[in-house]
Amino acid sequence: MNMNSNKYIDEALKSLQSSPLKVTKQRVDIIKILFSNGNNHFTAENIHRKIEKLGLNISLATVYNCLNQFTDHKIIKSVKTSCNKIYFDTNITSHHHFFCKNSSTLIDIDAKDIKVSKLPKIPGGKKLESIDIVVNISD
Amino acid sequence: MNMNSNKYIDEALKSLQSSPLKVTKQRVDIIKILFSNGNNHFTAENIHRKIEKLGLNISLATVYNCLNQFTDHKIIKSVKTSCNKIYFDTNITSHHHFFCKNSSTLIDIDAKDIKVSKLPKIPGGKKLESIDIVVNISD
DNA sequence: TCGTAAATTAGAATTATTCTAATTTAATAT
DNA sequence: ATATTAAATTAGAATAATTCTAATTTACGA
Repeated sequence: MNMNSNKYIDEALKSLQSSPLKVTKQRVDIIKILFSNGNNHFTAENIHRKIEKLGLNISLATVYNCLNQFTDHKIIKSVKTSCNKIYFDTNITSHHHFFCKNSSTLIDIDAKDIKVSKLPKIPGGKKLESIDIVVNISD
Repeated sequence: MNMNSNKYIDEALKSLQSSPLKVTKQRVDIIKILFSNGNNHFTAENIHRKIEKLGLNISLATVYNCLNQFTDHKIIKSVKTSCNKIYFDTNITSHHHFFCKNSSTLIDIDAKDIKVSKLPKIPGGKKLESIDIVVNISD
Protein backbone atom coordinates (compact mmCIF):
# COMPACT_ATOMS: atom_id res chain seq x y z
CA MET A 1 0.00 0.00 0.00
CA ASN A 2 1.38 3.36 -1.00
CA MET A 3 2.57 5.63 1.76
CA ASN A 4 1.54 8.81 -0.04
CA SER A 5 -1.90 8.23 -1.40
CA ASN A 6 -4.98 6.13 -1.04
CA LYS A 7 -8.57 6.98 -0.43
CA TYR A 8 -8.26 6.47 3.33
CA ILE A 9 -5.40 8.93 3.57
CA ASP A 10 -7.30 11.40 1.43
CA GLU A 11 -10.40 11.08 3.54
CA ALA A 12 -8.50 11.50 6.81
CA LEU A 13 -6.66 14.54 5.44
CA LYS A 14 -9.98 16.02 4.44
CA SER A 15 -11.21 15.43 7.99
CA LEU A 16 -8.14 17.17 9.33
CA GLN A 17 -8.69 20.14 7.00
CA SER A 18 -12.29 20.54 8.06
CA SER A 19 -11.40 20.28 11.77
CA PRO A 20 -10.19 23.28 13.75
CA LEU A 21 -6.73 21.67 13.90
CA LYS A 22 -3.96 23.27 11.92
CA VAL A 23 -2.60 21.32 8.99
CA THR A 24 1.03 20.87 10.00
CA LYS A 25 3.69 18.77 8.32
CA GLN A 26 3.78 16.48 11.35
CA ARG A 27 0.04 15.88 11.33
CA VAL A 28 0.01 15.11 7.63
CA ASP A 29 2.92 12.69 8.03
CA ILE A 30 1.23 10.93 10.94
CA ILE A 31 -2.02 10.60 9.02
CA LYS A 32 -0.15 9.13 6.05
CA ILE A 33 1.47 6.55 8.32
CA LEU A 34 -1.76 5.74 10.13
CA PHE A 35 -3.81 5.20 6.98
CA SER A 36 -1.21 3.79 4.62
CA ASN A 37 -1.87 0.11 5.11
CA GLY A 38 -4.38 -2.45 6.23
CA ASN A 39 -3.18 -2.81 9.79
CA ASN A 40 -5.17 -0.23 11.60
CA HIS A 41 -4.28 -0.64 15.27
CA PHE A 42 -1.30 1.27 16.58
CA THR A 43 0.23 2.39 19.82
CA ALA A 44 1.89 5.80 20.02
CA GLU A 45 5.20 3.96 20.24
CA ASN A 46 4.44 2.00 17.01
CA ILE A 47 3.86 5.23 15.15
CA HIS A 48 6.94 6.85 16.60
CA ARG A 49 9.10 3.91 15.52
CA LYS A 50 7.74 4.11 11.96
CA ILE A 51 8.49 7.81 11.90
CA GLU A 52 12.09 7.14 12.90
CA LYS A 53 12.47 4.40 10.29
CA LEU A 54 11.27 6.80 7.61
CA GLY A 55 13.87 9.32 8.73
CA LEU A 56 11.17 11.78 9.70
CA ASN A 57 11.71 13.72 12.88
CA ILE A 58 8.66 14.02 15.06
CA SER A 59 8.91 13.95 18.82
CA LEU A 60 7.08 11.38 20.87
CA ALA A 61 5.19 14.20 22.63
CA THR A 62 3.88 15.39 19.27
CA VAL A 63 2.86 11.87 18.34
CA TYR A 64 0.84 11.65 21.54
CA ASN A 65 -0.60 15.13 21.06
CA CYS A 66 -1.65 14.39 17.50
CA LEU A 67 -3.13 10.99 18.23
CA ASN A 68 -5.15 12.42 21.11
CA GLN A 69 -6.39 15.33 19.07
CA PHE A 70 -7.20 13.11 16.11
CA THR A 71 -9.24 11.04 18.55
CA ASP A 72 -11.02 14.12 19.90
CA HIS A 73 -11.87 15.15 16.37
CA LYS A 74 -13.05 11.68 15.28
CA ILE A 75 -10.31 11.12 12.74
CA ILE A 76 -9.33 7.95 14.61
CA LYS A 77 -10.60 6.07 17.66
CA SER A 78 -8.79 4.94 20.77
CA VAL A 79 -9.20 1.51 22.31
CA LYS A 80 -8.26 0.41 25.79
CA THR A 81 -7.50 -3.25 26.40
CA SER A 82 -6.51 -5.44 29.27
CA CYS A 83 -2.88 -4.56 28.66
CA ASN A 84 -2.01 -1.06 29.83
CA LYS A 85 -1.51 0.56 26.47
CA ILE A 86 -3.80 2.78 24.50
CA TYR A 87 -4.32 1.52 20.96
CA PHE A 88 -5.35 3.90 18.22
CA ASP A 89 -7.69 2.55 15.58
CA THR A 90 -8.18 3.94 12.09
CA ASN A 91 -11.56 2.26 11.91
CA ILE A 92 -13.96 4.90 13.16
CA THR A 93 -17.13 2.94 12.50
CA SER A 94 -18.98 1.48 15.47
CA HIS A 95 -17.31 -1.82 16.21
CA HIS A 96 -15.79 -4.08 18.85
CA HIS A 97 -12.61 -6.13 19.23
CA PHE A 98 -11.00 -9.47 19.67
CA PHE A 99 -7.94 -9.14 21.86
CA CYS A 100 -5.31 -11.87 21.85
CA LYS A 101 -3.16 -11.57 24.92
CA ASN A 102 -0.48 -13.89 23.55
CA SER A 103 0.30 -11.61 20.67
CA SER A 104 -1.15 -8.39 22.12
CA THR A 105 -3.10 -7.93 18.92
CA LEU A 106 -6.47 -6.40 18.30
CA ILE A 107 -8.81 -7.59 15.57
CA ASP A 108 -11.90 -5.61 14.62
CA ILE A 109 -15.35 -7.09 15.06
CA ASP A 110 -17.90 -5.39 12.89
CA ALA A 111 -20.89 -4.07 14.84
CA LYS A 112 -23.21 -6.30 12.81
CA ASP A 113 -21.33 -9.47 13.87
CA ILE A 114 -21.97 -9.12 17.55
CA LYS A 115 -25.26 -8.44 19.25
CA VAL A 116 -26.22 -7.52 22.76
CA SER A 117 -29.85 -8.57 23.08
CA LYS A 118 -30.42 -7.76 26.72
CA LEU A 119 -29.17 -4.78 28.67
CA PRO A 120 -29.72 -3.86 32.31
CA LYS A 121 -31.37 -0.59 33.35
CA ILE A 122 -28.99 2.32 33.29
CA PRO A 123 -28.43 3.54 36.86
CA GLY A 124 -30.66 6.48 37.80
CA GLY A 125 -29.61 9.91 36.55
CA LYS A 126 -27.01 8.51 34.21
CA LYS A 127 -27.16 8.07 30.46
CA LEU A 128 -25.78 5.37 28.21
CA GLU A 129 -22.63 6.52 26.48
CA SER A 130 -21.31 3.47 24.66
CA ILE A 131 -20.73 -0.24 25.03
CA ASP A 132 -17.25 -1.71 24.73
CA ILE A 133 -17.03 -5.39 24.08
CA VAL A 134 -13.68 -7.14 24.11
CA VAL A 135 -13.67 -10.80 23.18
CA ASN A 136 -10.50 -12.18 24.72
CA ILE A 137 -8.93 -15.01 22.78
CA SER A 138 -5.73 -16.99 23.17
CA ASP A 139 -3.58 -19.51 21.28
CA MET B 1 -20.66 -3.41 58.32
CA ASN B 2 -18.23 -4.89 60.81
CA MET B 3 -14.57 -4.85 59.91
CA ASN B 4 -13.80 -8.09 61.72
CA SER B 5 -16.49 -10.54 60.76
CA ASN B 6 -19.12 -11.26 58.19
CA LYS B 7 -19.76 -14.23 55.99
CA TYR B 8 -17.87 -12.75 53.05
CA ILE B 9 -14.76 -12.24 55.14
CA ASP B 10 -15.07 -15.76 56.53
CA GLU B 11 -15.47 -17.23 53.08
CA ALA B 12 -12.51 -15.32 51.68
CA LEU B 13 -10.36 -16.34 54.64
CA LYS B 14 -11.35 -19.94 54.05
CA SER B 15 -10.30 -19.53 50.41
CA LEU B 16 -6.97 -18.14 51.55
CA GLN B 17 -6.46 -21.04 53.94
CA SER B 18 -7.16 -23.62 51.29
CA SER B 19 -4.88 -21.89 48.78
CA PRO B 20 -1.13 -22.50 48.74
CA LEU B 21 -0.63 -18.95 50.04
CA LYS B 22 0.59 -18.50 53.58
CA VAL B 23 -1.84 -16.96 56.04
CA THR B 24 0.01 -13.82 57.08
CA LYS B 25 -1.23 -10.98 59.24
CA GLN B 26 -1.06 -8.66 56.23
CA ARG B 27 -3.14 -10.95 54.04
CA VAL B 28 -5.78 -11.39 56.71
CA ASP B 29 -5.98 -7.63 57.24
CA ILE B 30 -6.29 -6.96 53.52
CA ILE B 31 -9.05 -9.55 53.18
CA LYS B 32 -10.92 -7.98 56.10
CA ILE B 33 -10.72 -4.59 54.43
CA LEU B 34 -11.69 -5.92 51.01
CA PHE B 35 -14.74 -7.83 52.21
CA SER B 36 -15.90 -5.61 55.08
CA ASN B 37 -18.49 -3.57 53.23
CA GLY B 38 -20.74 -3.39 50.25
CA ASN B 39 -18.44 -1.42 47.98
CA ASN B 40 -16.53 -4.09 46.24
CA HIS B 41 -14.34 -2.29 43.74
CA PHE B 42 -10.96 -1.07 44.87
CA THR B 43 -7.68 0.09 43.49
CA ALA B 44 -4.46 -0.90 45.23
CA GLU B 45 -4.17 2.71 46.32
CA ASN B 46 -7.70 2.66 47.87
CA ILE B 47 -6.74 -0.33 49.97
CA HIS B 48 -3.42 1.18 50.97
CA ARG B 49 -5.12 4.37 52.14
CA LYS B 50 -7.61 2.40 54.25
CA ILE B 51 -4.72 0.51 55.80
CA GLU B 52 -3.04 3.76 56.76
CA LYS B 53 -6.25 5.18 58.22
CA LEU B 54 -6.62 2.08 60.38
CA GLY B 55 -3.08 2.59 61.64
CA LEU B 56 -2.00 -0.71 60.14
CA ASN B 57 1.37 -0.79 58.51
CA ILE B 58 1.47 -2.62 55.23
CA SER B 59 3.65 -1.46 52.38
CA LEU B 60 2.20 -0.59 49.01
CA ALA B 61 4.33 -3.34 47.45
CA THR B 62 2.69 -5.89 49.73
CA VAL B 63 -0.75 -4.57 48.86
CA TYR B 64 0.01 -5.07 45.17
CA ASN B 65 1.55 -8.50 45.80
CA CYS B 66 -1.45 -9.64 47.83
CA LEU B 67 -4.07 -8.31 45.44
CA ASN B 68 -2.33 -9.96 42.50
CA GLN B 69 -2.00 -13.27 44.28
CA PHE B 70 -5.58 -13.14 45.51
CA THR B 71 -6.54 -12.63 41.88
CA ASP B 72 -4.41 -15.58 40.77
CA HIS B 73 -6.07 -17.74 43.39
CA LYS B 74 -9.61 -16.61 42.58
CA ILE B 75 -10.23 -14.90 45.91
CA ILE B 76 -10.96 -11.66 44.03
CA LYS B 77 -11.10 -10.58 40.36
CA SER B 78 -9.35 -7.79 38.58
CA VAL B 79 -11.06 -5.44 36.14
CA LYS B 80 -9.48 -3.12 33.59
CA THR B 81 -11.38 -0.05 32.52
CA SER B 82 -10.92 2.85 30.20
CA CYS B 83 -9.03 4.70 32.90
CA ASN B 84 -5.55 3.34 33.41
CA LYS B 85 -6.01 1.72 36.77
CA ILE B 86 -6.57 -1.87 37.72
CA TYR B 87 -9.67 -2.29 39.86
CA PHE B 88 -10.00 -5.28 42.15
CA ASP B 89 -13.45 -6.73 42.57
CA THR B 90 -14.67 -8.87 45.46
CA ASN B 91 -17.44 -10.21 43.25
CA ILE B 92 -15.93 -13.35 41.73
CA THR B 93 -19.05 -14.48 39.91
CA SER B 94 -19.21 -14.08 36.14
CA HIS B 95 -20.37 -10.54 35.52
CA HIS B 96 -19.82 -7.30 33.64
CA HIS B 97 -19.67 -3.60 34.49
CA PHE B 98 -21.06 -0.18 34.11
CA PHE B 99 -18.28 2.37 34.13
CA CYS B 100 -19.04 6.00 34.85
CA LYS B 101 -16.20 8.18 33.67
CA ASN B 102 -17.40 11.23 35.59
CA SER B 103 -17.02 9.53 38.93
CA SER B 104 -14.60 6.77 37.86
CA THR B 105 -16.90 4.24 39.43
CA LEU B 106 -17.66 0.69 38.50
CA ILE B 107 -21.04 -0.92 39.06
CA ASP B 108 -21.58 -4.65 38.67
CA ILE B 109 -23.87 -6.03 36.02
CA ASP B 110 -25.01 -9.52 36.81
CA ALA B 111 -24.30 -11.99 34.01
CA LYS B 112 -28.02 -12.73 33.70
CA ASP B 113 -28.85 -9.05 33.03
CA ILE B 114 -26.84 -8.76 29.85
CA LYS B 115 -26.84 -11.09 26.90
CA VAL B 116 -24.67 -11.43 23.84
CA SER B 117 -26.84 -13.25 21.32
CA LYS B 118 -24.54 -13.16 18.33
CA LEU B 119 -20.81 -13.68 18.27
CA PRO B 120 -18.41 -13.67 15.33
CA LYS B 121 -16.27 -16.66 14.45
CA ILE B 122 -13.17 -16.90 16.61
CA PRO B 123 -10.09 -16.32 14.42
CA GLY B 124 -8.49 -19.57 13.23
CA GLY B 125 -6.29 -21.41 15.72
CA LYS B 126 -7.40 -19.28 18.64
CA LYS B 127 -9.83 -20.12 21.38
CA LEU B 128 -12.38 -18.01 23.21
CA GLU B 129 -11.12 -16.99 26.63
CA SER B 130 -13.71 -14.57 27.98
CA ILE B 131 -15.88 -11.62 27.02
CA ASP B 132 -15.55 -8.30 28.79
CA ILE B 133 -18.43 -5.91 28.44
CA VAL B 134 -18.17 -2.40 29.77
CA VAL B 135 -21.26 -0.25 29.52
CA ASN B 136 -19.99 3.31 29.64
CA ILE B 137 -22.35 5.75 31.26
CA SER B 138 -22.15 9.41 32.18
CA ASP B 139 -23.99 12.06 34.17
C1' DT C 1 4.33 40.38 5.63
C1' DC C 2 2.81 40.54 10.31
C1' DG C 3 0.77 39.09 14.46
C1' DT C 4 -0.80 35.67 17.20
C1' DA C 5 -2.75 31.59 18.72
C1' DA C 6 -1.64 27.01 18.04
C1' DA C 7 1.81 23.45 17.46
C1' DT C 8 6.18 21.39 18.32
C1' DT C 9 9.93 20.02 21.08
C1' DA C 10 13.25 18.06 24.62
C1' DG C 11 13.27 16.74 28.65
C1' DA C 12 11.23 16.61 33.24
C1' DA C 13 7.27 14.99 35.79
C1' DT C 14 3.64 11.93 36.84
C1' DT C 15 1.08 7.73 37.62
C1' DA C 16 0.43 3.09 38.21
C1' DT C 17 2.79 -0.81 38.83
C1' DT C 18 6.69 -4.08 39.25
C1' DC C 19 11.28 -5.27 40.63
C1' DT C 20 15.32 -5.90 43.83
C1' DA C 21 17.64 -7.55 47.44
C1' DA C 22 17.84 -7.54 52.32
C1' DT C 23 15.09 -8.90 56.31
C1' DT C 24 11.40 -11.25 58.60
C1' DT C 25 7.94 -14.77 59.17
C1' DA C 26 4.81 -18.97 58.74
C1' DA C 27 4.47 -23.55 58.70
C1' DT C 28 6.73 -27.86 58.89
C1' DA C 29 9.87 -31.27 60.65
C1' DT C 30 12.70 -32.38 64.53
C1' DA D 1 9.67 -25.84 71.95
C1' DT D 2 13.25 -25.09 68.16
C1' DA D 3 15.40 -25.14 63.96
C1' DT D 4 14.82 -24.98 59.08
C1' DT D 5 13.57 -22.99 54.98
C1' DA D 6 10.75 -21.40 51.41
C1' DA D 7 7.68 -17.75 51.14
C1' DA D 8 6.38 -13.10 52.41
C1' DT D 9 7.38 -8.41 53.49
C1' DT D 10 9.63 -4.17 52.92
C1' DA D 11 11.69 0.38 51.36
C1' DG D 12 13.07 2.21 47.81
C1' DA D 13 14.63 1.95 43.04
C1' DA D 14 13.14 0.91 38.42
C1' DT D 15 10.01 0.74 34.60
C1' DA D 16 6.52 1.90 31.26
C1' DA D 17 3.15 4.63 29.33
C1' DT D 18 1.68 8.99 29.15
C1' DT D 19 1.32 13.96 30.24
C1' DC D 20 3.25 18.31 31.45
C1' DT D 21 6.35 22.50 31.05
C1' DA D 22 8.12 26.23 29.07
C1' DA D 23 10.83 27.79 25.35
C1' DT D 24 10.80 27.97 20.33
C1' DT D 25 8.70 27.60 15.89
C1' DT D 26 4.94 27.58 12.63
C1' DA D 27 0.36 28.08 10.19
C1' DC D 28 -2.64 31.03 8.48
C1' DG D 29 -5.97 34.95 8.65
C1' DA D 30 -5.74 40.04 8.57
